[in-house]
Amino acid sequence: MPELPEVETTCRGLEPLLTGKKVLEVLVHNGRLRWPVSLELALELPGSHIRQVRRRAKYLLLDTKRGTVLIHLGMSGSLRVIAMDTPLEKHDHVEFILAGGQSLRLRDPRRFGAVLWTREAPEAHRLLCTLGPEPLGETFDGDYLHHIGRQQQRPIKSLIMDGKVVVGVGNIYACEALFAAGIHPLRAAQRISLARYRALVAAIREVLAEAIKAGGTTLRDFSDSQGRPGYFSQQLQVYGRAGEDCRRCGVPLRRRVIAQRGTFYCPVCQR
DNA sequence: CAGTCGCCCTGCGTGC
DNA sequence: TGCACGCAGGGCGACT
Repeated sequence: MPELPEVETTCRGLEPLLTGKKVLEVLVHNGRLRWPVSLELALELPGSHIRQVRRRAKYLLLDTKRGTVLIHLGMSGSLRVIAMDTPLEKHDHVEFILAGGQSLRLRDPRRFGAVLWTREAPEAHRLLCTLGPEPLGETFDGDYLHHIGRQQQRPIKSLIMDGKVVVGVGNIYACEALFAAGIHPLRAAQRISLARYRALVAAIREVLAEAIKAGGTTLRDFSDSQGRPGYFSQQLQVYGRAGEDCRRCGVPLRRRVIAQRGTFYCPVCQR
């Protein structure tokens, strides 16, 4: 489910609801997420105030005086703030009880998500310290990506989905950005010119920014911190449209698997 | 070393 | 209506 725009949408929604709030208690209803939810979280977080809510890659960070909560939504996770007496639903695995009677709940049917607790600077955490630049940040540009890709034989789609190269470009937006840039997803990274890398980076930024504006993409089950869906799915040009006509040239779009992910593209517009 | 692949889960859409 | 099957937005870590 959530790619960067969905996490950003969630982050922006949570920020005013959580900043400055005191956490009274952490209730772990099912701690078997991607990594087990640690006992230390429930022991050390309560009593602290949330100083800041931010995002790094697809991780949400809740900073407190004693440490930081790292939350990853995996494929099916969502977070919302609701009255603490609202009945729990089936996949509400972790909740943070807040002073004032509200609760932050993580729902994650597939349990690919994670809730981690770290006392060190979160940027130094082993899961964050190897991550590449933010796609909407200033250091991510065509020259950077061209430099990284110049000796790599792997398909360009694999390159832009590699979190060590650039974070937050998931399957949907990788497909969409490659279409917008007119680059075939299987093209070897080393066989793309600097000019085309510049176009690709512009496309990645554009697609992500537009998706954030639309509140993310709801394919099945994404909802933001208030439970609202995103509307970017209406703007998708290729993702999920195999067999349908390309909106640019009219030829049927194709689907094939690249690095184990369904990949959608136009065989004419993308070279 | 770069790059591929399996796998952690549940739910939903499709086709018989 | 029921069931089996394939597929799903992520990404670590084992493996070649």
